[in-house]
Amino acid sequence: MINVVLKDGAMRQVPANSTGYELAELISRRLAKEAVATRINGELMDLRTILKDGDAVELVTASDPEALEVLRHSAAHLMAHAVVRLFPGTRLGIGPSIKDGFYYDFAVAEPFKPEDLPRIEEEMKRLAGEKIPLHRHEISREESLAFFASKGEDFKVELIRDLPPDETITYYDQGEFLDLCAGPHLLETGQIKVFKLLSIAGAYWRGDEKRPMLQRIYGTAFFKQSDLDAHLHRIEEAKKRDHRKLGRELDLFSMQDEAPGFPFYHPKGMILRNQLEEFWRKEHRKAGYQEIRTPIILNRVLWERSGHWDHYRENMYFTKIDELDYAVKPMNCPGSMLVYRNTMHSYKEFPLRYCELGLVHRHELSGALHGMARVRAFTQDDSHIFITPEQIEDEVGRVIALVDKFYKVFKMSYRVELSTRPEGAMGDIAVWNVAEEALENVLKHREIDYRLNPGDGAFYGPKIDFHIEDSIGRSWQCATIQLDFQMPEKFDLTYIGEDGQRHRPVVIHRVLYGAMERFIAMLIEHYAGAFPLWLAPVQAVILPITDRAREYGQELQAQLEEAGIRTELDTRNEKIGFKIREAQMQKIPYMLVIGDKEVEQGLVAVRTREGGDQGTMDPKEFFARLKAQVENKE
RNA sequence: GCCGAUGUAGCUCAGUGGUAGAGCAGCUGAUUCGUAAUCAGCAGGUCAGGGGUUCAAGUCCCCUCAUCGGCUCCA
Repeated sequence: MINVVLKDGAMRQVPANSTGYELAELISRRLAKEAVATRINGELMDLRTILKDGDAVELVTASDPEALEVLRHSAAHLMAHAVVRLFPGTRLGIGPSIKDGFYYDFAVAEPFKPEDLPRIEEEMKRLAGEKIPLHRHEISREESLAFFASKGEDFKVELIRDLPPDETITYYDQGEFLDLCAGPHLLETGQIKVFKLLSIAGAYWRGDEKRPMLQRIYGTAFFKQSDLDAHLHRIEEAKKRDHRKLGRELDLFSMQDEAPGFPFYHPKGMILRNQLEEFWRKEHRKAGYQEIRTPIILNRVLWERSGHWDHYRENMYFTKIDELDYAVKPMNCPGSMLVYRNTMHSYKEFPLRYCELGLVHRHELSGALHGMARVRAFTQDDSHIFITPEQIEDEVGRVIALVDKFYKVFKMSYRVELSTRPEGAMGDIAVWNVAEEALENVLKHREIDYRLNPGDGAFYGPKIDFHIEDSIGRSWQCATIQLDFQMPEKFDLTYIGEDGQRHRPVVIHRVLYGAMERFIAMLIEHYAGAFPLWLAPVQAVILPITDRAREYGQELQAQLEEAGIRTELDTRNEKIGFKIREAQMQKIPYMLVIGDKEVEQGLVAVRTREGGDQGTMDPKEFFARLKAQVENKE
């Protein structure tokens, strides 16, 4: 007999060589049925793993979030098993469990067709019905290489080669299907009951466009049918929030075949954008920024100097003026540098904060374009802050606080990443290390949770990125703070220090919204088109019930516009229910229904987007309420 | 850019080789109505663009363009 420690701290005696599953059986039949995996000394393992004396053992059941990962990982294997059966000669890539599901990458002679998915699902169901047990095996590096090489599984061979030398190599079998895998897995395929294959996509081997393209199948799996149904329902609901759909329905913007990736703002989209910009200007004045504007087209020589010519050329657009080469700016920084260099500067001016709503153009891959979220022309709410090296931490901290202030106004949550030196970066590695350390320090001192994103920095410096998720969980970089020692060097920027000598400033590049276009996309999805009053393109609509209320409606509209409320008057010859329905679908915050009673009494019947009929109110009182709400950005 | 899918009226979609359709939106008229769709009529199309096969192409083939999903989650 051996002793193991359970989750609640209790000691439990079990026969030697017991597995987690056997332990579960000892505790209760129900637990044995519900157990998915064991956590042994903190590590997630198979239920078949043999327990050792003194192990801390926790039985992981379906209610544990990690259980889903195990299930989905096993579901990926089940899918691969089915694919290999249906499409002999298929070679395997990788098949992990991911957020909301799983995928598996396959090298196949012919790409999968949508009709293949139901066939594969059928085969998976058949294999699940066979309740095939999964077994883990350890294998030596040589054996595993020889084995997978003999089967022509060159992707697996590459994976094994890349494993650290001391790594234990394991594979799993389920019937005739073998796969290199670290596990853990379920006991047998019959435990995979609720799953669905969702989509097919091409995916480069290891995400590298120079490597072969594999065929990826995405799917998802759950323990309960109701969970899968809920998940599919959520996906449907999320599609309704898609900014591309709402942008059209609410008439905010459009994309045209004549200008792929270059958005067209419609009047209502423009109101939204102008509100964001107005708020931005006000906050920037308060925070000590000075607004500038620099040209969109600048001479090639400038871009050679800034390093963009060498590091960013593929993403730039070019033109000729009087036989000279010019480039359309992909970034605002060089322009800002020229403004700085135009006059002498003293340390007393620092931090010197220029800000600019700068329209930039970047050639993005055609396949990467995505509504307003990834476009080829966008306005960055940019800023270039000139500081002394000593001011770095303090000023980066101020910018982080400003980012947070902005995102709180919209009640948007974000994830922070620290992106470090990319390949082919400009400048000295030692300088990079200093810059990366400085950013890391700020994050640590402010106790901000962040994820490291190695190699994803700008070519001139490391950055702190703020990511926002869209309606279907895709993550988009919005705000970013970048530290730059390179541009000041390239542009020979100086300031006069306390000692009367010339010194080199440090530059912080930063955006808060990121790009107006992308931020608007995120806002639309965040609010599902139902903007708070201060942003709503139409804030109130007056709905006369009959023509008799028309004149009163016009008076009201004049008064509302006078009070600064964006108002429409719907005088169409339609029934009130119809007008309300349309206003509701346009997600207009306030509807003012006026009929004979209101005209007579000089009142308005207020209906809100969220709360329905609110009863009648004095117009003055209503105006005050709206003004207060706009003021508070509620 | 690459892999796959899609492209028919402003929008959502039907139309599997034989005379281009529906609903909504639009326009016109009637209706003057109390909190999410009043009724009737009219108009609306180079079936993304180009080329080909065929007696005949929205439909089959090829090219181009655009859009959508994916190409980050490491056995």
